[in-house]
Amino acid sequence: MKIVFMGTPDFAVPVLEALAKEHDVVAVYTRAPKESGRGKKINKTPVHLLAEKLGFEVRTPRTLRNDDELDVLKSFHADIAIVAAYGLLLPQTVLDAFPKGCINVHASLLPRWRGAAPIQRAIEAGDAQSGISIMKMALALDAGDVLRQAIVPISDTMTGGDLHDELSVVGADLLIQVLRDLDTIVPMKQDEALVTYAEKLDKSECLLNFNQDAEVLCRKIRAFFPYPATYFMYHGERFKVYLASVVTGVGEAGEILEGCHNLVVAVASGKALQIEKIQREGKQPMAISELLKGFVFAEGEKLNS
RNA sequence: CGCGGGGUAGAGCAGCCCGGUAGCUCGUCAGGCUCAUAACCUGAAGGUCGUUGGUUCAAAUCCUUCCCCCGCAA
Repeated sequence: MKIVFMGTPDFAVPVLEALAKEHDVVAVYTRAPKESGRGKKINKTPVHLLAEKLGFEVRTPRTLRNDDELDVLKSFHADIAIVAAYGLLLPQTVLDAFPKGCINVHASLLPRWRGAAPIQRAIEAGDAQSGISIMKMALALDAGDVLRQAIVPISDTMTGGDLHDELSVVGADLLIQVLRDLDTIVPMKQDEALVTYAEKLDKSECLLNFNQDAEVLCRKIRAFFPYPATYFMYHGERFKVYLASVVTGVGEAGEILEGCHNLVVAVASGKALQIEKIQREGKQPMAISELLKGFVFAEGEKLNS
């Protein structure tokens, strides 16, 4: 099949790779390169870099809502468009521009977790499973009919990064199957009663709130690893928290109960958080035991104060 | 030229501002002690203080070149 691919971040990379092996990718759409990273250099998106490596034509329009851009899109005469975390909304004119429509690879078991951050929200919420949904795109966000799904269980130790990587591979696989069986699959409507939305991850959520329940905090820490990463403040310095477990311990929320051999912080209702992996500003991530060989948190002081 | 932190023994850190014998915790090795230990005691090995050049009687420390790592912001 002749395919136009639209995607932007790392999640979309395995999908494009898989498509490139089996199909004729006639164009790749991705977000425009922008200033990012240290030094504010202009950086291309992961999909952009892969597409160039594979020799595909790359387009980075700011919007698809104009006639010129639509004409260009149509000029590729693709059978279908595949969208994976593109980052731009597709207007109806684009959805109608391909004989076989537009198909989206979404990292959740729809209708649960429509939206921008389904992977992290699933772990944060304590879901027992996540997965991939391949769907026909509709105008409303992630609301199209589902073609096929694959379930991925969420283990107790799985981080957002783990699940992301697994899902992107599963998504690529499932997509290839769907394209193979496209003409025989019966689309299924989503049950609107079960819809939930995965809100975009916001920096303001990343500061750990020790008034919260220990289990909730632990899940958030796991979900947000490695990005955007939760943190606490201590003596004006930011410490990213990558892994923690629940222990017993009584104290005011945020109080450091142990800071010498272990780092244990009191949270709500007689529970405490034992921090296990951490990253200090300017340093590599490390096990808390490593950091504490040369650094001490003052017991009795409160974090985030 | 977006802002900032860092590179000192195998690991994690202090020392740098205010130049003057390179230190702490852990690990390793050897020995001791103990019913026992993530216990304790004694001893040892292990560093051209990231790199280049300079200032100085003297540089981890001050100035300089380059390399590498990371946080913020986007």
